[in-house]
Amino acid sequence: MQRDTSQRRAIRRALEDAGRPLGALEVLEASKGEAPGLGIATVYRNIKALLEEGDISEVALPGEPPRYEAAGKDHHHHFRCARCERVYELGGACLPDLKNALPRGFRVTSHEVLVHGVCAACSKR
Amino acid sequence: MQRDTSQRRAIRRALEDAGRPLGALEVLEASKGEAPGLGIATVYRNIKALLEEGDISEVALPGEPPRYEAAGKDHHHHFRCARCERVYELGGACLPDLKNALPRGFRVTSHEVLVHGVCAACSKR
DNA sequence: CGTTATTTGATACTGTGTTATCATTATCAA
DNA sequence: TTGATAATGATAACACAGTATCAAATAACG
Repeated sequence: MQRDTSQRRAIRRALEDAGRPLGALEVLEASKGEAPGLGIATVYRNIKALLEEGDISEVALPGEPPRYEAAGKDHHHHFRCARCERVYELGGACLPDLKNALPRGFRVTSHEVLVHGVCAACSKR
Repeated sequence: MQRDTSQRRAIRRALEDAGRPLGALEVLEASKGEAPGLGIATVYRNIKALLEEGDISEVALPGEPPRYEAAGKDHHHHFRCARCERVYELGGACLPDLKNALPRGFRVTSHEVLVHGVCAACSKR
């Protein structure tokens, strides 16, 4: 990935401008205006390259394919709409400040916290 | 699923006794003592049935196959060990009380909050 | 411009987790 | 105990997301 192609520009731009994390198919859709005829393989290829270059980062969701967002943001969390399945970015607040950090009109039905680390048993080895 | 088989008993028991959410293969392993020769298909079948009956619930994780735990627990979160890949149950505390709620010897490297709900745009329809 | 090597798009393929199939085994009501 | 039928185990089939392949298109260098 060293050449500057219209497809690559469109994909990078789509991710930068979205304001929320996008899945591979969302990237495809969002990029088609600027790069008609864009194929899904190219989207995957460029997402991979952008990840390796550190320009975007992966937003992993339980039971769903990952979304991608511009890298370098401050600590923040996400909101997934159960209807449109879009994922939004929430401000930096952690629970239980989260209610206040919600955009107007967003309704919460549940939340999930997953903590990553090393357990006591594994720490001993 | 209406008959009381040794396999079904073993699977239910494994999930009840584990004290932490188990994946399908973990269930298989944990049940083999009580039900030798147990097949993975039977594990999946019974997990599905137990889910439908509401006896267990699914713990979805980003980028991983789901784990399963006894249903009816109070609100709580999970901890995934990066080394052994086991998932543990954490007490009911939400962030930022989470640090105090950690079992002794558990080390946190990161955490994730995912909020579920309906966004403003979808609420309007 | 022309050459060369990278990127693209279409699509075949892969890997992983789960489900379907089906002959065999086991449960359970009579 | 027996007979109907549900559950099991082995494994084939499936679904999905992502990757490899390869001919054609195109960027980048002179």
